[in-house]
Amino acid sequence: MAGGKDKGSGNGAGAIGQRATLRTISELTGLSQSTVSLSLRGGTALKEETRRKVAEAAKAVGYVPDRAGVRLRTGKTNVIALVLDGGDDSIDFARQMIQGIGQAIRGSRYHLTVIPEFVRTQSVETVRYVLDNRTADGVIITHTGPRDRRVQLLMDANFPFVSHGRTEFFTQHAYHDFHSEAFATVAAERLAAKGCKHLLMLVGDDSTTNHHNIVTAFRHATARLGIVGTVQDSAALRGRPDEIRQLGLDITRQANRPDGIICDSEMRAIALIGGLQDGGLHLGQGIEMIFKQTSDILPTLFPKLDSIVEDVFTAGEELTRLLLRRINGEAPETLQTLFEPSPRWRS
Amino acid sequence: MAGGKDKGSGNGAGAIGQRATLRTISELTGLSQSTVSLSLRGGTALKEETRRKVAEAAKAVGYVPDRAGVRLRTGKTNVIALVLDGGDDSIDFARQMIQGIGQAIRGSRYHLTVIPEFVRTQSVETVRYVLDNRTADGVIITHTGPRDRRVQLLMDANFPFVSHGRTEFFTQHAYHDFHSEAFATVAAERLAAKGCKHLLMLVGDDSTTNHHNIVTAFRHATARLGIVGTVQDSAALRGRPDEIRQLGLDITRQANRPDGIICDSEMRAIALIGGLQDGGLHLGQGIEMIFKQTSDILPTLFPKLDSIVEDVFTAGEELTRLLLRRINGEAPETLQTLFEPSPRWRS
DNA sequence: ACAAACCGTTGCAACGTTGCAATTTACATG
DNA sequence: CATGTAAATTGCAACGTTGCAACGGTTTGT
Repeated sequence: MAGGKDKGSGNGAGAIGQRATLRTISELTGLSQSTVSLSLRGGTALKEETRRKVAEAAKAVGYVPDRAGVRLRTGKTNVIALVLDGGDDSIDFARQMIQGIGQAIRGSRYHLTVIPEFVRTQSVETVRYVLDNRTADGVIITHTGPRDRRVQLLMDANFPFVSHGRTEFFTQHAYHDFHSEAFATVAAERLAAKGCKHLLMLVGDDSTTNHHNIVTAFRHATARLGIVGTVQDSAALRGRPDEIRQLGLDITRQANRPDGIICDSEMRAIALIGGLQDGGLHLGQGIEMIFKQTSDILPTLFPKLDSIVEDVFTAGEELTRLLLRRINGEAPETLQTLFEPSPRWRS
Repeated sequence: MAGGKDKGSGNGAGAIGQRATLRTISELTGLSQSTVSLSLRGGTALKEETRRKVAEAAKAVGYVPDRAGVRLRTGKTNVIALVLDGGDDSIDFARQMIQGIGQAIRGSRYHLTVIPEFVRTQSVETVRYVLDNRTADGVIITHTGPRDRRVQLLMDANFPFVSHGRTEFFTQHAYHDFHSEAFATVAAERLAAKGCKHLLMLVGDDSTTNHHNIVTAFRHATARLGIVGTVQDSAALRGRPDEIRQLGLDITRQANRPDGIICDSEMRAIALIGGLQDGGLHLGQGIEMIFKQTSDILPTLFPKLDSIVEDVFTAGEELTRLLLRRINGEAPETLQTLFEPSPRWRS
């Protein structure tokens, strides 16, 4: 072992050596470990003086409850697990999500463990691992599919979780989701108001529930607005950026090409713009665009570009709040929220 | 509690109810818990038959060692902690880093917990928290400064850690770092070869060691090459992207402006390009650029743009490998590696 | 034949915590 | 002063694991 011993790090006083436990405080105050434990956790029936003595001693020795002890005794891990999707469609998704979660558990006893997925597929392995290993008290999953097998598994196990994204299951579960129907509708209306007659909706991952929602809403909106609506949803769009770039170039060469594009991912929007530019087509000059914004990157390059913001940080916060309440026993059906897209019209 | 009970999830056989422990296997096989424990961990002196019996029983009941038990007994958390910097200079940094770490601990008993920082400053609080709470067996920190207080604290506590970035401390510690001197040198040489006479180095966070290394190497390189080298390093560059965008615009208006730019961050490169374009200046037409690439975003928009790649995924892998060896007791000075930048010339 | 060495296995204690039943202490009442 | 009751505190067991000393049994050496 390298640094395995004598880590008497930052306890308030300069005490060295062994870590402070309940026993330490017990010996220091002359009270029993039970009393100390009780007092520290805000027990109900304790003398004011006892409380004070314990609190002082605890502070003096820099007592921090041992997670392993608590976990062994109570079964609570005080950990929430984030299953991190392997894709990178939404720019800066991982960082913002994690920061949001971090914000929500700040000051609490909870830790965050992240379990990376290596393939973009709602794989059940990772979640099963969490279940089998009692890794956490609750799980956050993202990129949820309509009949997501992870959700199924978690519901079957009656394990607390919250999904970023809705499902089509009859049984209710906690979720927080971007309101992609509203996104599609608002975007279509905006483009129509700008005079567009032929909209192209560029969507990616067809395994998610959002994919379905967004396409349906788009179809409704264009029909209602009386304009042409095309959905571009080939396998190519889930491929490497250069494929989408090629698509952008192809569009510029089409006979009756769309005059408005809606893009549900900033990454794809970038690739597409690259392709359009290759074909000599520039935004605002014969073609309009609205994209779902998750970072500042595209707006930095094209400040006049319309976007609709999905705030992933806030999503992370909200997901965590919901999960914590779920862990605390609240009913799933009371833990379902949507994030309303916030349009940023800049042109 | 919501789903706190009866999580007899995915154990191989269909056994329900309580989780399998050593006791379960002990009762099943008639052997003592000690023997079972020993056998499961590959004890030395055991009959072949005993081994087999234990292994079979363990598999049958889907035994997974309880982390809390192990941790309480041995003091090992089997967790590594990543202190996640709050900044987003390097696009996709967090995701790739985490994926890389995930790859390196795949199949091992290790988990990853992520501790988000909320301010871009080598704050000691987070690390102290890890120390006080025995959160992990080892820590990974990023964006290391020359006299990073976190490093100081970790060294003082003799706690296993590895830093993404070097320091100036005399005492040796484990690190993995991007070879930013090589980056600056290679980039300057490339631009000089392309005929540039006046280089601008655009650097951001002056609190990191890399900042210093990169500037020094740049100064040496330009001197050696006999060309003008300017370092742009104002407070504005650490501000919002629009400030850097403004800088880009300003450059186009300068009397004797640089004809070659080196940028140590993809995010800043994007903002700068935006500003240059605002001023009517396009890359390759009177101005060249090389940037440190950490994602596919900029190359997707400007495929002909030269870059030098920093592979953050690989860095995450390597950092973890080093940390694991450190935890295992290897000497810090044997755990220091550099990542050689890989140039991607495309013009 | 007896001691020594070995093999394979086991019981026990401890890690730090909490819930519960039981105990002690304090205080008011008859 | 005995008694009852409430308030305050405590001892004990258990959560699942592992290290260690010790066990009985067999083999080897002298």
